[in-house]
Amino acid sequence: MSSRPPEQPEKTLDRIIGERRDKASALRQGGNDPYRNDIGPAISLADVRARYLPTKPPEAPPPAKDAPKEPKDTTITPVDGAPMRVAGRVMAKRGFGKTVFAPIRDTTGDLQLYLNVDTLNADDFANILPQLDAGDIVAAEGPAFWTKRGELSILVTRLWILTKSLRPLPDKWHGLTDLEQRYRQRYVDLAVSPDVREVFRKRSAIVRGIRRFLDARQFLEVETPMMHPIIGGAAARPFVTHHNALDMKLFMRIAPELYLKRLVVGGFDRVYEINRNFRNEGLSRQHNPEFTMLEFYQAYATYTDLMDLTETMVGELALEVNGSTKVTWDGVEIELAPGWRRLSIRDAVRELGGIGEADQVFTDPVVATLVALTHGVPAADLARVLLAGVPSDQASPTAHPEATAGLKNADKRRDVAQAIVARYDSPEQARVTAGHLGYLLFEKTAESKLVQPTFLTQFPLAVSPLARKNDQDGAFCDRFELFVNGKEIANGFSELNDPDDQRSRFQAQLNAKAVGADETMDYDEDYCRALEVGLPPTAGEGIGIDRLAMLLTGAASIRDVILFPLMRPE
RNA sequence: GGGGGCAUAGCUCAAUGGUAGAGCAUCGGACUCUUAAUCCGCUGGUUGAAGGUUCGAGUCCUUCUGCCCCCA
Repeated sequence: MSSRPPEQPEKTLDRIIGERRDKASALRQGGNDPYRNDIGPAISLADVRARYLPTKPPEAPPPAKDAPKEPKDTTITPVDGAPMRVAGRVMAKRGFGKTVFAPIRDTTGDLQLYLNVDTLNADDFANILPQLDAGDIVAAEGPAFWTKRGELSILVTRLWILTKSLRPLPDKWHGLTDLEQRYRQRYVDLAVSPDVREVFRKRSAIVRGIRRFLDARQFLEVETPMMHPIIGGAAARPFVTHHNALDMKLFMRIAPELYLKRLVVGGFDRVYEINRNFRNEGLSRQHNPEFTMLEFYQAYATYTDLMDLTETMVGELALEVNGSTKVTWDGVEIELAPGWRRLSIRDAVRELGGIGEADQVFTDPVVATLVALTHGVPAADLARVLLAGVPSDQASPTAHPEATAGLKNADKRRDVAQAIVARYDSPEQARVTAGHLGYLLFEKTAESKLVQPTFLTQFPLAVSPLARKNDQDGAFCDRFELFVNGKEIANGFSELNDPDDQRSRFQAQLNAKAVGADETMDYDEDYCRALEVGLPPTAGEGIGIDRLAMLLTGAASIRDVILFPLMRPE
């Protein structure tokens, strides 16, 4: 039967595929297309279970291991004799000579097929069953019955192989454990691992729940460009592409923010978009270059309104998806019931970072530098931030390592820091630098300690080029970020709608870019024109859907909630 | 970008520098209530790739590729 010469040794996989191809040929010769599309299921496996669950007979005690074998009783009594047709992938094939058990799986669940010489159509028993392998997609017809072991099964009278599978499924007990294979061959991972299917069902439910939540509050879902002529809306490096017909450079969007706010200018008071962003950055457990972001904007609202909205929404989603506001994420128990802590970034640095000079580090770059060094922040990081404030014509190419070396010397630190700051062309620049340094200190000393959901508020202006200044202290913005288990989940703020202020913020971005900063925005003149038309007082927020899905499914890696995470080619 | 770890049969994993193995799957046989079925038997390998050390390399060294973790 085999068409392959035995003297040619084959790899196991090649041999298995060859054998399965032979079975497909045998099916064809018997007039059965191994890839037919004329038989469908009439009822899902979950529906079969639901229909017959009430008829489940009382549990029979399992026979003792050394008990004498029961006399053979081959009679089978269907529950009601009603035949039904089901379809799914064969997950295993257990043969007993004249009987075969074959559990199958469809999108709703698993159910066992019972294929017996006395009840299965004789042609099917002779011609189809021998060609059947685990992995094949089949349809089967027959009434339901309960086995002696209490397993609901289909007493199959007709069997069709709809799709002949040529490749073996992984070990049914262990499944796929190799992460690389799971990500590259997600189809196999999903086919054999119900818990992986469950994660992505939850992710889908999360997105659906968000839409329902926002729709119910009169938010309008919109779609804005994913290909941008300029960089804007976030601090990140973009992917660059090119439009041939227009001979135009385009950037894959890093955020939809500036387009969504144009829509609020246009009178859509509440808008949201759920779509992909692209950031040209490294990969990690928290980062995939393309990721899904929810952004929403609400006119006549403030950032505190959005904090309220966020904890309500996430709390509801947790209940909807998990039935509980408690979730264990990466081994840490998180309570998501609303009423989350709200903590200013200065208080976070003081309380969690243990930095007594918390107020000064956001205003005085020299103090911030000295504090940072005593808290273990690398001198190179500090030098980079400090030198970003030096006008480009004065920042020599060698300044960076020299500054780093100077900052490493405990006796010279203050002098070096003061010397650098003295070269700033304005007092304003000192504030900007201090803002960056304070934020750096937060990241290094406090961020990882925000375990239970916490809104971090009052961000330095320097790191918030699109947020509204705080009315009491113009060095800070009415902005928050949501942290859970040390990870940023959301970012929101009262929107800056003063066009002149916005123009100066864009100009500051250009200045930073001119001295080497690579994660900056372009000057968006049209956006300023829109602000001149008038953006109503508005608050906006972005929530990382992938991270939210991680939180609500307990996933440690973003790759576990992205169906096809980016991989190098095999 | 730097550091560490991993890569062996289709799957899950073994193998002091000394004959590459097991379980499952496949294939053949037995078996009419199994569910990680059981029992008997047989297959199946360029040990990620390329060099090197050695009488001898899955194992030691170098480079490369891919993946994972930590740091930036």
